[in-house]
Amino acid sequence: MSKLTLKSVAKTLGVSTATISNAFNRPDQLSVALRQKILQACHELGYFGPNKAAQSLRKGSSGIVAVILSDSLEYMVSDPVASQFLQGVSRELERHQLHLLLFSGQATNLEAISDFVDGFICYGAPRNTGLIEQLRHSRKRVLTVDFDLAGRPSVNIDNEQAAFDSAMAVLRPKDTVAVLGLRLIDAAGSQPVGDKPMWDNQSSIAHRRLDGYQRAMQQCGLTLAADYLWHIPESNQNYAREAARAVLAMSPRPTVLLCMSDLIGLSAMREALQLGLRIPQDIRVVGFDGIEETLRYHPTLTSVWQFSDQKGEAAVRAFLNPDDTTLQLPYELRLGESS
Amino acid sequence: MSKLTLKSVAKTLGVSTATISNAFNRPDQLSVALRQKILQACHELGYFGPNKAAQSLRKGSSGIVAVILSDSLEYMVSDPVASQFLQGVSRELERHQLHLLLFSGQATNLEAISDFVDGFICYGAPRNTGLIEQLRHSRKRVLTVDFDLAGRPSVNIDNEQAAFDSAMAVLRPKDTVAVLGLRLIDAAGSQPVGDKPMWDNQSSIAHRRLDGYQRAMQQCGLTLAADYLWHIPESNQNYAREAARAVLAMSPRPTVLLCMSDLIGLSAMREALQLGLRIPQDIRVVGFDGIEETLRYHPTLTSVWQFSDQKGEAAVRAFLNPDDTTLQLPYELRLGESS
DNA sequence: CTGTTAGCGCCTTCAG
DNA sequence: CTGAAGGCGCTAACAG
Repeated sequence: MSKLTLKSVAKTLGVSTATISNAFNRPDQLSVALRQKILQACHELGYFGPNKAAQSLRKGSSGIVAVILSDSLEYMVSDPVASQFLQGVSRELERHQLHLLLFSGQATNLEAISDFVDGFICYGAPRNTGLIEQLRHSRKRVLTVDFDLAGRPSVNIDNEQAAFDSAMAVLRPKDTVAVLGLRLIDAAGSQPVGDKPMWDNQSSIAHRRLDGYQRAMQQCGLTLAADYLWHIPESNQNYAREAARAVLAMSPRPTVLLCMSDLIGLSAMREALQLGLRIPQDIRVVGFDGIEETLRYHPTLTSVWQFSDQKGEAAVRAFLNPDDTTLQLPYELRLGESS
Repeated sequence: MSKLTLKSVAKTLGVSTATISNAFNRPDQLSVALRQKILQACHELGYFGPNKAAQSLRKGSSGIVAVILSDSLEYMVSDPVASQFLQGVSRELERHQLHLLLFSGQATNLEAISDFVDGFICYGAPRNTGLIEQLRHSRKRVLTVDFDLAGRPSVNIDNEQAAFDSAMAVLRPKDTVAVLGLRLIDAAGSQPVGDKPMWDNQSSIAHRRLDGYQRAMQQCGLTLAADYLWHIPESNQNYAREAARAVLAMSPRPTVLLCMSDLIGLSAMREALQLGLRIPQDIRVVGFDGIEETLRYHPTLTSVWQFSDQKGEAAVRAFLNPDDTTLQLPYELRLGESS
């Protein structure tokens, strides 16, 4: 059983190489009958179509789009928001007959795959900042989601305004406010931000959201006391619970919790209920993202819905769209029983 | 800024294409000084090295190895055993200057990437059986782990013997035994296996382990009552807890739980303790895999340690090793406080 | 150490 | 529908 290339197959079938190529790539260039016959014969031979590497070299595109996650696969994929986004991406790519290549934001070797893909969709700023440099210089198409890269198209929501809206929905005069923030500083555990240096003011969605919260509080004549701004390193239950517990034990106890993800919001509500607090009478909670689980929980969580699956689809369309417009997606404030 | 190919770069630097190529690929072929100068110049030009797709076409290998997970990325990556395995794989690949491409066992389009990789390491039988067919016919190197594919090299442990050993370590005369098994049938929730058709007797590690348990019980003059064999669809806490609870509520209550993963074993112990049972006085528990968490838990869990990270490294070495030997890795029975 | 050359497997064009 | 030719970007072998 020798090499099985387009040329060798053409010879054994006794047709021209162009015909084999056309049978796979341009059905209109030959009769249906001949095409069927060829495809059938190839299948029996075990020839599954033109070599993709050669095809990619010749055509200049491979039909593979890399999605770069901001964090490790572990983390991203266990987060319902990220995983919804990925579903949207993969659905829309499929629609265009494109393939998805998942790439960890911790990886270092973008160059290793760069030549095999048609471009990159980056979901959140990669944890490994070296990647950002590589993306900046890449000659391939790059689309960013939830952060910006100079000169590259992006897809986002207005995090500042959304956070503002959500805060305005819960804040009352005289409230004591606590913010349970996501990745505000570069620290491993849940902890008050205090005066530690902020992570990356510019492009971080966490800071845009914080800005929105601050603006809302200002408008309500409130201020955020120093120790009431908490950093949570990852959107998972353990970290969130830890922070929620600590914040609920503070004196005076907050009457409002502004949470930068629904996972955090849910954990906070659980802790509050466990302490015997009533929601929303004793304490109000607002989340961010919009995940299904908040609808099944009681009380339901007031939150900003950003429809991550549609965001994934939009990202692919923007990626494919040749004009480099940055896309601002709509969000929706949905009131639940928690406010 | 034009195309930036090896040829164009060679021309602008005024050297031969071979020299550029050698500068990147075969340092011994030119002086250190010249090489440095060239690399430096390339960096300034923004040329990051030869195009990988062309290189792959020419050399016939890309330096990328695909790891095919048996299941979705979500599941695999949240399982400590799988993630240890992946760590081992990625460490060993790095050592050989190779790159890792993660591929979901649910995907359908192996052909899409097949031409870009040097081969496949399959960790567990892919959930999507269509992939198995494709792997069978692939002209690339294929190595299987924890299952077998006719004519392909594989890496495994002796699951039957290991299960036997672990069972023999806990069984006593007159025991009432329950088995908390992993993916024994094709069903979504935790449930007794009953007379439902078994999943895939041949290659499934779950069934090899069950065989080992059965042999041990036979040797101890015990039998496994019909409803005491449980199916758990995924090795996660929720499913495991559900099964453990049900089994512990049966009458007579089991005095031994044979668990097909440590995650299941831990959940089972938690449930037992919560019911006020004493371990090992009232009930003995044995796990499988060997994960760190069992050492931090009290009581520590008797289990089969299979050193998944080393298994990952071994898999890569076997993949790279040209002779198609199937490798049987050692395991270690470690007694804990649970038996 | 350099330059040249012949492909790796494919797609496209163009004349038949 | 065929057949031939050119080239995608690169590497390996060989002669200088």
